[in-house]
Amino acid sequence: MGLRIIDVPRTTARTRDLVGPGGGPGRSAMTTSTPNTDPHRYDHAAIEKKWQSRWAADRLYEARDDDPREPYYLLTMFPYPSGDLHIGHWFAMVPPDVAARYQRMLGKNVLFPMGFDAFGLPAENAAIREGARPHAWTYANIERMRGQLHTMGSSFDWSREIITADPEYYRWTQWFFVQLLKHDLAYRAMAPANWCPSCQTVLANEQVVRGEDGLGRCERCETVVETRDLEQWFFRITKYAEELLDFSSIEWPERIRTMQTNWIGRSEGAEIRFKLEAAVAEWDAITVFTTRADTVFGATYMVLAPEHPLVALVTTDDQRGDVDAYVHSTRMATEIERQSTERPKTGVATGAYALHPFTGARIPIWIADYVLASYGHGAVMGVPAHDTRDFAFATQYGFEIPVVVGGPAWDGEPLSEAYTGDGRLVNSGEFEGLSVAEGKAAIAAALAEREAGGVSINYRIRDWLISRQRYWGAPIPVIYCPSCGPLPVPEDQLPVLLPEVAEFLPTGESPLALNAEFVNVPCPQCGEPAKRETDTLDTFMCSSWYFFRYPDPHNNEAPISGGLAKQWLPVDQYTGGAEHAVMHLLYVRFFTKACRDMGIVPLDEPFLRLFNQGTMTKDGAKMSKSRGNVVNPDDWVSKLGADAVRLYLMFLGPWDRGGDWDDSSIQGHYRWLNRIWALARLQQARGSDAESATRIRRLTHRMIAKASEDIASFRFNTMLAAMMEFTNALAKEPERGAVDGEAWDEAMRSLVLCLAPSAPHFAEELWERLGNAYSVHQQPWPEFDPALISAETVTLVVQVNGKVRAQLETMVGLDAASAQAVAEADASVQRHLEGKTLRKVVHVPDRLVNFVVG
RNA sequence: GCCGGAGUGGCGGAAUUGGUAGACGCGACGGUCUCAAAAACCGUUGAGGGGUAACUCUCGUGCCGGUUCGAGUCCGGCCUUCGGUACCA
Repeated sequence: MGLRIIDVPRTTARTRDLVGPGGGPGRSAMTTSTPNTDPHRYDHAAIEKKWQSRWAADRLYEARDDDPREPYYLLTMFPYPSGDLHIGHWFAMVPPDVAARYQRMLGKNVLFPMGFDAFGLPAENAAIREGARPHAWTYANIERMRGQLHTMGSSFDWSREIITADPEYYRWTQWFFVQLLKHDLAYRAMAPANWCPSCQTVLANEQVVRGEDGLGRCERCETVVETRDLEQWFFRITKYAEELLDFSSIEWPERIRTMQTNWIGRSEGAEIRFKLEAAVAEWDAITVFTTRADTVFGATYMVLAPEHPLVALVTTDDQRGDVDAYVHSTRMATEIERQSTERPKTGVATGAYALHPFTGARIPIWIADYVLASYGHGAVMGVPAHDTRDFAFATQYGFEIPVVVGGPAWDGEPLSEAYTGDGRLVNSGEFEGLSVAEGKAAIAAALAEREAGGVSINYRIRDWLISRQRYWGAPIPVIYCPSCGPLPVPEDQLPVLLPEVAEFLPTGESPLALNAEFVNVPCPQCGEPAKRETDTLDTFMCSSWYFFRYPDPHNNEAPISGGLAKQWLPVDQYTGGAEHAVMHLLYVRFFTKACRDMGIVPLDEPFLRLFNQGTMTKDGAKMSKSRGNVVNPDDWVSKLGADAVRLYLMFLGPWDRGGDWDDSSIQGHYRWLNRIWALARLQQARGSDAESATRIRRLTHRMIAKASEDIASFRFNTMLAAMMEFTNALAKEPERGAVDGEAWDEAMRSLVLCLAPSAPHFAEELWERLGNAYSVHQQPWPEFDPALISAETVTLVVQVNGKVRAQLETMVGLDAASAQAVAEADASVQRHLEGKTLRKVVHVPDRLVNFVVG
């Protein structure tokens, strides 16, 4: 037994000198700990404080632009500075931190920045509630969270920190707006907009989520949204709809790709113009979009959305009363009841008629709220026989239901429900007998020929509404001049500073509108008195380009220089929650493509790889302030250390599945670290023992292989399990007899290296105590010897009729005959074979032998 | 309704993709140390049955069926649950 416990000096003098007097950035979260004398515990408080200071002093994690090594840009979604870093932030940020540390050990020049998404409603609401100033409130929170991020032991490069509410930052947010405006990618339009009565502002479509009751609700406050007609600024994201469907150059989770694809909602079909019997104003026809042009001969009525501009024009005097009442009632009911798919169809006739493009038949024009103004042309042709909604409507109002597609089972009788399947066209003039697919093509072609329509592609996605009637955001840099019209603020006058205002109470108009000093400004073109835009930009715009800025955060000439863009972009790995699938993650892609086309950055996609972590819950419920179940890790950090909390979060399960916070198992990780600590204090008599060396080295290299594989694919839980297993096996070595000194040292060193990304403070301390040079975080990731991970013996499982009857240690590579012989020799196996007829033997090399007997 | 993901011990979760189900951790139980407790360490721990014993048998991955020598894994049909989406013409 060649092991004894020796005492290694706690801290070297050199290190102690580098820990500054104040103790560095550990800040208030650290409790003062009594000197640790327990031999079974390591002093996490002292160690974590010490190394955090040292790393900061040494700027260990700052990425340098002139570093010749391969760049690797790893980004995790930056937080909103809500005030406290809770366990959800840890759950989101620890794994990317581990990944960043791992990539550094692989020899990459890693850019792993952090910042704050600092504009937004909570600051303003806090101001209204508590009388705080949004600016002061936000920046105090940032200060606090920055400190908490330090206690996590994160390796963010703080020299590149960005805060979206800094004028140096939003100057460029505004600049991007001006560029989009100049390239006709931003426009102002009167349009029905989603209005959140609680936030007192408009919302983009993406920011309206469907509540459990099926109603459209504000993504932030869950208030049911209303529709209002307002003049607002939009970005032309629809121009990029087609390109946004192409994910071929990026590795993103299927789930997110599907959600974006569905959101964009590409639909192939045809446009059909139905001439009005009597033209009104500039309208001589109603255009509809349909995916079923093949059924055009079955159209027996047309429906306009109640909001359709033609409604007021075509309605006959007879019908005006009913139509006005219906339009009024839809307006009142707005989204609330219209969202329900269950309720019966309603509608009224306008009294006007359209003409069928092929038969010339008179077709009544109705309005009904099942037709949405925002989709297609806000008008449909009613084909009751082959559309379930039209069938319901036609049944309700007594329209004819002529069959124009005969399915294989159709007997020529009237239908009892809509038939939407394949079949042959009937009652369809010259197109008789064609299949559905042939009919679609032939009819679209015929329509084009008659200039009555043709092939068309429609998208569900709408342009991105970016105006907000709120204070705490970047002012939209536009000036309205009575004679020159709306003009962008000249670039040399950016940023348009957000003034301190006294009144934040939302009135439906931006609080900035009350500030005369802000509003009144000379026209940049003619110099006459003009007025500033008083709305602010959607904060999703701030986060649409923030990843451009980290590579070049202090550039005063441009948002990012061409050289640095080329060096660092795109982001190699992005991580964050899936809740941003069709908001942030779609906007960023649009923004990147728009910037490419404006010649600002040379890239098609912002993020090459995306990984979405799951949600961290508490007692099965989402954590939220309103539920009062938000877990703050600070207590655990002071009790057991940041490293133990990090390990706990990583060990919970697969990262993308989330996990439930249950603090009962955290101390198991602390226990594990202490066991490693104890193992490291064992110092063997320097000796060599070939048998022990082989055994230890095999264990070591197998552990490295497993850890390498798992960390690279974000499988942190199984990586740690492999390392724990290794620790257990290593701890048993001394009991087995002589221990090989060199192999033991290699084992300890490898364990510490593999642990370094996950438990950075602990590993750094142990690395030093094992006599190695600072810093463990600058060491190469250990490599494994493939020769050592292949086993020399395997467990051969012997089954009889599929049931395990023996497990035999055998040499690797036995052939079928020898394996069978070995298996048959086993007593237990023999007992089960006795008196039976052997029908078949299945042999899987180095795995199993199965005797099939009858 | 439609599109995805997931159902494995008391709990969180493993399982090389068809080859020993339950790795690793938590908890629990028993023991060592202690005046005692905590901590730490050692052992046991899917359920049930048989044996003084070393041992041994049966069942077992949401449910029902199937394919296969062999199924947590593949196929068919359900159930539950979590996301997403919903009159999109």
